[in-house]
Amino acid sequence: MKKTIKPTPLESKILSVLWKHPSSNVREVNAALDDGKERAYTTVLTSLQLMERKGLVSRKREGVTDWWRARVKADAVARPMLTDLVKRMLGGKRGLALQYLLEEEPVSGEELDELQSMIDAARKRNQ
Amino acid sequence: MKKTIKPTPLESKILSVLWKHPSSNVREVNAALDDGKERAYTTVLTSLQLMERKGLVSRKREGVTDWWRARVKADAVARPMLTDLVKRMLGGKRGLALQYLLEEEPVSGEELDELQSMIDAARKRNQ
DNA sequence: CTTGACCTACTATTTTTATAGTAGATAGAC
DNA sequence: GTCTATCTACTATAAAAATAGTAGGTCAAG
Repeated sequence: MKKTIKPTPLESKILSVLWKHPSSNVREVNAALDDGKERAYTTVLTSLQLMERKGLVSRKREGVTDWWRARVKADAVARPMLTDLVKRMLGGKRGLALQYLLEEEPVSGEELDELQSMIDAARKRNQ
Repeated sequence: MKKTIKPTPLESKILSVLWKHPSSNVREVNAALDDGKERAYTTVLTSLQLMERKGLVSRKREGVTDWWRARVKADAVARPMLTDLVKRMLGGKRGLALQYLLEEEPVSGEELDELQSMIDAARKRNQ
């Protein structure tokens, strides 16, 4: 039974950065954290070091600098968080979740087609 | 500018309970917390009291017992959490989110129809 | 060489979150 | 009335998360 990865809020943000910019150094990670919050260099460094112990990230030395990368996939982290959120906060109503997501921001035609095909696939599964 | 509600993990769970069972007493809330975790009665009580200060819940005395209810709507809390999660952890890919949700558990026919209508609505909006 | 910029390790502190004990009030059972 | 269940208030503590300082290393510029 592999246990679910449960990053803290800051860790989630750091992971997001590393998913978007694989292999970053501390400075870059700190810069890419886009919540309007100033953090000391060492704050981010320390957090990364803790995350390393938890197996969330790894690093590779190059000269004097560590280059960090995520060791967990976005899927593995996001999926349980997402389903948990929908189950718990929305009583499992996936339709509601989709509604929120669609209302948030306009959807392109292709994106709609993609969503459509998800549904068609599920429908096929049902038969 | 109304600031976003950001409950802690335990607070989220308590809110979920209160959304499902509006007006509960402490004992009921504690019992309904379904993560396999034992908590002292007073733990939940204290958390509720803190949540009250934050405006997340309110209570109404009846005899010697307080009956608690959520003061924030599920929408208001879940929506930003959801969109933030998808934006941050999935790079905004709503299709991916839907995929995860659909794979999690079989979808009933009605639910599929509901999802379908969401998409149709979005499509209509696009024109 | 020496200085300064930049980097990590280690440690400490603060803040937030979660936990629960204790005291005291109330109401129903008997 | 007295006992016992049950409830809240208040307080304390523990655990987790976030923050950042300090020391010391490396390297390139001058």
